Order: sequence, then structure tokens, then C-alpha cells
Amino acid sequence: MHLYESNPIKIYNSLTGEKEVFKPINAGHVGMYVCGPTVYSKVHLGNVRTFMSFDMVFRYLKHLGYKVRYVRNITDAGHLENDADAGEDKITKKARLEQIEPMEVVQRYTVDFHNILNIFNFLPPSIEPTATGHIIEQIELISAIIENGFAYEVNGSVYFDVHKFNDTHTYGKLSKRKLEDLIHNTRVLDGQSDKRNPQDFALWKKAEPQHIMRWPSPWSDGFPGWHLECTAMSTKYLGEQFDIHGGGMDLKFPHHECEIAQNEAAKGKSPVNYWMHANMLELNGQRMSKSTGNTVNPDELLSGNNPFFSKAFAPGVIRFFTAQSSYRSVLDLTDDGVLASEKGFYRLMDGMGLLNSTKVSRTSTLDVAAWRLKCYAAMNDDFNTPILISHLFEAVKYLNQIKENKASITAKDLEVLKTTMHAFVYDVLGLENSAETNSGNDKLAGAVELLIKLRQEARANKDFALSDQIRDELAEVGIQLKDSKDGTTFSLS
RNA sequence: GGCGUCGUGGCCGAGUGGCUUAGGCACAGGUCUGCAAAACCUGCUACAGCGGUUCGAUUCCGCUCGACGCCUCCA
Repeated sequence: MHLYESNPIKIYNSLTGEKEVFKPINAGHVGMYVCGPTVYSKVHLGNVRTFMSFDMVFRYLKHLGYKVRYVRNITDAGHLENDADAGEDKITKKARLEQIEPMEVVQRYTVDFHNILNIFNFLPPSIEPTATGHIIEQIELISAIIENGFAYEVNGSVYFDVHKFNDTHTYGKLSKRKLEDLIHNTRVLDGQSDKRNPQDFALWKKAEPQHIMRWPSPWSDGFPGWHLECTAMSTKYLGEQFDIHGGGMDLKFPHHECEIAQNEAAKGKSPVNYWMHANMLELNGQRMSKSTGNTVNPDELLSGNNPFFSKAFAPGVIRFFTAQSSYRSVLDLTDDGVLASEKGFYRLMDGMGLLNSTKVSRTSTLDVAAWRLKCYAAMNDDFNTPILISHLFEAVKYLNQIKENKASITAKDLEVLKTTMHAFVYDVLGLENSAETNSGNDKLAGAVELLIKLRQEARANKDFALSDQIRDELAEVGIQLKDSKDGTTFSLS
């Protein structure tokens, strides 16, 4: 018996615009693909939010007992600089600016990407394939599309024939666009004279002499178009049809639309059953943009070394802040917002600490079994983490009430409460209890316990000057003492 | 201009055709405390505007205003 059998989940499917009951193609197994980063610069904080959302989805599916194959690619071939398809790709450009090899850029920022995700306690995906490692698969895909009559070659480059495709298929079904609208609204750019129509997109580009990243193909020495890699890699590792495809909202068009078209053109099948899109992250109500300076890197956010935030934040605080809003909502990153989340986060973590010291009774004043079901119900409803968190706070309040002798819990219920909270806080939300980790540090705990003991003696002697000095100076280094009837505990913030 | 998402109380953010409330932060009063902090109890401001459907709408529909995303590099 797996948890997923008693927990049918509903997923908002961008393709249909509705919440649908999730049914995997193979019972008990989930195939999930998420478009990964282009590794030409430090990972964008908004990108981190997107991946954090899907990390949570991955974690919950695993928690329910699904065997999940989670594929998240590394784009190391570089997207073209603009839709004219004539420019350099981003990685080549960066390499030229930094005067290093393109693969050196790729290596540097791939390492940076992994470092950042590790700091934020991400689970590694099952497979993390690279675009450059799948050139052969991409060439095969192009050949199939040409064979089926949906692509044409011009001067060594191959383009997807959107108009021809749309005669027998529907181009724009995901983004709800109509080809005729696109025709009226597509700006004519320079350098796309090879295309039959402006809406066509490149599957293969012949490399200009100065283009460093290039591979041989039946059409020319060149490089693959920027929508192709995800189709090639998702097909290779998840099959021609799979369960979930995720990515940032901004990728819906054209990237994901083109993925659908490529798959249908090559394999005759729509590749994905559930399309999920994570919404955008804003900074102080504005979109993050490198050009306007309204941007902050993940490491700058964590170090406090930035002009937007009043202090440094622990990675768990940022994860908690993210989980307090729905993955489908625009999230506004502000100093006030993160500060508020920080307090809530530590309140939750203090509650987690109580799980080990709570006294049990003969009766429970809370229906713990019903509470547990509410937690699952929240997550089953399109991964509603804000509602889950509200239930977690209900449990924290309950634990505090027990401590105040205003509520009680049985040993059996406490075990359920503990197991459930651990599952959701640590396993599903991916939060780490810095307080618990630190109190596991025996040397620190021993030193603080000694100071607590000395302070107790001072208080017993009514030497309040000394006792307050101990309390205040510990507070200055981030150790907060908490007095209660049962003695004094401490927490780190 | 086209397509899409959205507009909730001091702030952040869920949710719903009427039922008793999201939750966090902030604020006020109280309990506890040597004093604080923490915790607990109580209170406090809501559903952009205008119409429509309905016995009844914050929730459904239409319009207006506004925000954001995509349509062009940015996740």
C-alpha cells in the first residue's frame, strides 16, 4: 500500500487551464521533465524559484511513494542571441567576452548552479543531461521531422515549417495563440531571409566561420536550434509521451509550444500529459532585469551583500518564503516580506524542536488524525504549500499549548504528529532545522547550558544585573534564551 | 496592438456562491516573568470600481481602471 493510492492529487494543467486528477501513464511511476538553466552566467534567482517549486513537486511525489524519474537538463549549447537566428549563441558570446573556451564557461557556471542548489537543499534530479551530449539525438529528430514533411533545408540550415504543421495540427494550443494572430503580430527582423515565414523556427543552424561550438550534420557544420534539445532529451529518457513537463511561465511560448510541435511532427504524438508552469519572481514589485539593475543573485541574497535587503538570510528562510505562496502566483521578493517569513520560519522550527520534549497524556485535545489528512489534502490540491503551512502552524500552536498545559496529546497521537511534521517540513518542503542542527553541536550546547546554569544561580541570588548581562550578550551573538516554568531553553536565529 | 494571468484587511499571502475562522508578520490589551523575550488568550482593520445573474457574490458573467507575463535577449 502506497500513500499515492489514498492520495489522488490534482494538478493545474496549463494545457487545459484546469485542475485535473493526476494519473500517471504507468501506475506508481512518474516521468517529469523540467527545462534547466542555460549555463552562461550565475543562476538567476527567478530560475531558482522555478526549480524550487519543482523540487517540492518531486519531493512530494516521492513522499507519496511514486517512483519518479526527474530529468532536468543543462543547456550548454547556448540559445541563439535573438530570433533572427543569425547571432552568436549566449555561451559563445560569453566565452568571447571572457576570453575563454566555451566549455570553460559551461563548466564554471554548471558548478556554480549546483553549488547554489545545494545550499538551498535541493534534491538532485534523477538525470541531468546536457544539450551538447545529445547532438546525435537532435540530428535524428530533425531528420524525422524533415521526413514527415514539416521542416525544410535552406543553405545548410533547417527550419520547422510552422504553417505547414498548422494545416494538419494545431500550433499554439498550449499558449492559446492562433497562428493568424502571430502572423499579424510578428515583427519582421533582419537576417531571417532564409525562413519561408517569420513564425518558422530553426532546428539546425549552419555555423558561421567564427562560431566555435559546431558539430557535423547532414546539412552543414553547425549547431542545433534552441527548442530541440528538450524534445530530444525528454524523449530519450522519458519516452515519446510522459507525465509532467515543467518550467517557468516565460517558457510557455515559444519554447514549450515548439516542443509540442516538434514532438508531434516527429513522432505524431503530443508528448506531455500535464504541463506545469511556475510563475515569475519579482523584486520590489518589478520584474528582475539585469539591464535596469533590479536584480539580486542568490549568493547576494544569502550574504546580505546587496542594496535591496537589510540583512543576510538563511537558505531555509528563502525556501520557506517561497513555499508560503503558490507556485502559480507571482511572488514579490521584498525586504519586509522575507523578514516576516523569517520570523515565521523560526517559529515553525522552534515548534519542530518541541516534538522531542512534549509530554504525553491520556487524551488528545486535537484530532490529530484529521489534522494529518488536512495536510495531505492541501498538498493534493495542486501542491498548495501555503495551506499546508497554515496547518503546520496549527500544529505548532498545539504543541505550545501543550507546553502551557492548556492542551494535551496521547503518545500515539504525538508519534503521528511527529512523523507527519517531519515528513512535510523536512522531506516535502525541504526545510532544514538550523536550530536542531546547531543544538546537535555538543560543544556549543554544552557552553550555552553552562551559561544558562550560571544565570539561574545569579537569578536565585537576585543578581539580576549579571543574569541580564548573560541573556543580553548571548542575544547579541544570536542565541536567544527562553524562560519557562520548566526551565530555560535556547534557540539560534 | 494580440494572447494570457491577476487585483483580498497595515504588509505578505490562501480560499470560498450563504455556514465558525485561512495562515504568517505587524499592531493593541491581558496572562506568565524579578524585568524582558518566548509562549498562551483576546481584539483589529478585506475581498479594485461599476453593472448583471441569483433569495443571496469577495467567489459566476460583462465592462472600466490598474498590475504583471509572453508576443523581441532576460527564468
